[in-house]
Amino acid sequence: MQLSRIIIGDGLNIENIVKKKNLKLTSARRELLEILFYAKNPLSYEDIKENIVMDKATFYRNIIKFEEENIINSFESNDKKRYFEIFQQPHPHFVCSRCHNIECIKERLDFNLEGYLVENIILKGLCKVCNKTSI
Amino acid sequence: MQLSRIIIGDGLNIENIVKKKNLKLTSARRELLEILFYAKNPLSYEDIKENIVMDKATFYRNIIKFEEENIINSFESNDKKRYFEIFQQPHPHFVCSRCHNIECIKERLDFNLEGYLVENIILKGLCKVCNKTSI
DNA sequence: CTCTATGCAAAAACTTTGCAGGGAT
DNA sequence: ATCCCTGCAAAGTTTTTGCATAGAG
Repeated sequence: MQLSRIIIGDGLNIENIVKKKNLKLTSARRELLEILFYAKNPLSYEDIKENIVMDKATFYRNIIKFEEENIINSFESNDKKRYFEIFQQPHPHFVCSRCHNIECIKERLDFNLEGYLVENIILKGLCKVCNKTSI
Repeated sequence: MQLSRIIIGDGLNIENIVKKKNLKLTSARRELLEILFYAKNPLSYEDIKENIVMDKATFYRNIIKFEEENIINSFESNDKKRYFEIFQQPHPHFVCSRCHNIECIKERLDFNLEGYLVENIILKGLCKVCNKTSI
């Protein structure tokens, strides 16, 4: 799993984020957040495990806590795994039902749903590559 | 779980759909498809179990088969359960992270993603009710 | 009659919980 | 020093698999 930097504005860093939520900054949390910060696309537990040493209980407990605090965001792919990312400006994710790749979509989708608060958008179907090569 | 009829055009019925895919029409399959046909919103395994007698292995095997054949569609809610519905014209689903309700959205969302084939749209966030009563 | 689908039981995969010890503030 | 966090092990959930039998075409 290749990690590549994403740009988070507002001088946000791990210390700030964790402190703002009154959570203790442990090395497990730092590790987990670093991996998510530097990921280009959402990561599954398996992806993360490759780069991390913490116990799975700690992993899931932190995931739950971070989601409660809106530090991260999760959703399910078609491969039935949950994927995690740092909570950002809501943007669409494309999940391919054939190759199971997950892509963050840059193009802005415009729609207004009166009364709802949209926090995450998941599009399922065939990605560019699979769609082109589909029969 | 209240079931209410949805209108499927084109004279589609369970026999046609199953035959078109060269699947055998067993009573388990008829039961499962009937429940999904008459559901107003996507249903979880728990929802379906209430109204069905088949074994869970049969349930999941049929779900897998129906998904392969594009007879049904599934996605995950925030309560970590999978929800199933008859494959229809792609339309958005709103999944509420607070009350875990799932709603099919009628309003059409317009966007064009060049090259992709969008089969399902899932929006996560706060539904009208929870958004209104949120602090 | 043939081949697929089913039910049961067991296993696998994924996630959560209890508890005692460790670490951040 | 306090209280939150961690690891380990065990338990819960959800989904899949193996196998023998039943049933659709």
